[in-house]
Amino acid sequence: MAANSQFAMAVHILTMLARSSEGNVKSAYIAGSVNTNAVVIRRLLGQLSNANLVVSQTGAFGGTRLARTPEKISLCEIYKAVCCGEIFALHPKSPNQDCPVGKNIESFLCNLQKEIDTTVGDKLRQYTLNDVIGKIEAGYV
Amino acid sequence: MAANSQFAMAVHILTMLARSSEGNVKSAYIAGSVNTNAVVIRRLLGQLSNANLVVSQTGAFGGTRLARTPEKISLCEIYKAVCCGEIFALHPKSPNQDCPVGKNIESFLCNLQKEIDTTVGDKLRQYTLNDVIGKIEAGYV
DNA sequence: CGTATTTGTATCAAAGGAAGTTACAGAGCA
DNA sequence: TGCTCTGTAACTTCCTTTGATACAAATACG
Repeated sequence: MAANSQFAMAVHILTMLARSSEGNVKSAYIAGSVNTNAVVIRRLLGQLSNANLVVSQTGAFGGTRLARTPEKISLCEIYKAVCCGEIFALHPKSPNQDCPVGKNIESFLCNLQKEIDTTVGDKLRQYTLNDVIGKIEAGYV
Repeated sequence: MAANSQFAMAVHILTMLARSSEGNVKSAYIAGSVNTNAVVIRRLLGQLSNANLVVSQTGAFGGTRLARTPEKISLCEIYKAVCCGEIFALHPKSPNQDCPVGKNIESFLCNLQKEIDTTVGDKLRQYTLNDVIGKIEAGYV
């Protein structure tokens, strides 16, 4: 299926918010940097808001800001906030239950999937939004 | 995301081959267990063959068998053999290069992607096809 | 109070990729 | 020669993600 770039965009969005010292940032402004539609940004901001990573305000002079300082936001939290895909998908159609392999392989793969997800989470927990900003500002190559 | 089930099907296929002591296994037989079309299986077998994990024979009484014993095939090798998706996709459209964040975020994310891929590879290297068979035969739950 | 601005969300269209299917050439055995 | 099986091309179908339009609700300000 189509790969999704929600995590990539979410990191981008939060980096924009983190770098804006002054109050609320508008979705249209972020969309200009991400190079997409403002609605796409607002959809992601909705997920980030549910995860308590950002706070939004409607109305004139509204917009969004970080709910915490950047050093308190890990990439793992961002990863979990947007429903990112798994590293691999399970069988598209349920395998043949009359075959010993078909009967048991799904639960094996499902557990493996979870194990990998934990590993990835641990890795992402090593980085905070602050680290991202540092690299961006250093002209990361 | 990375939402294709090629890795899942590849593990299934190789497990079937590993459990079949006697010679060549036909793609149609594997397809019956995976519950898909034989061509889908043959496509994957092609990738596994390129990675030197299996050997195929055309012609009557042809089929496929493992190129090595199951304890010498790690899940990492399988993962690399099938072009599995990344854990997250980069921006669908290139971000705004006039914005310092837009200009640098892609290379940051790309490096992060590689780092995660390495982490996942390390994790998968811990398991061999033999471990999978063991769990399947134990009636894994 | 009325106007302008911005978010939140619903809905639809467009694009892209994976899986399923059909078809057939080529290989190999009896 | 005839049968069986792989390898591969081509096409369809389905599903997900992204992009786009529209509008109600919220809020600041004169």
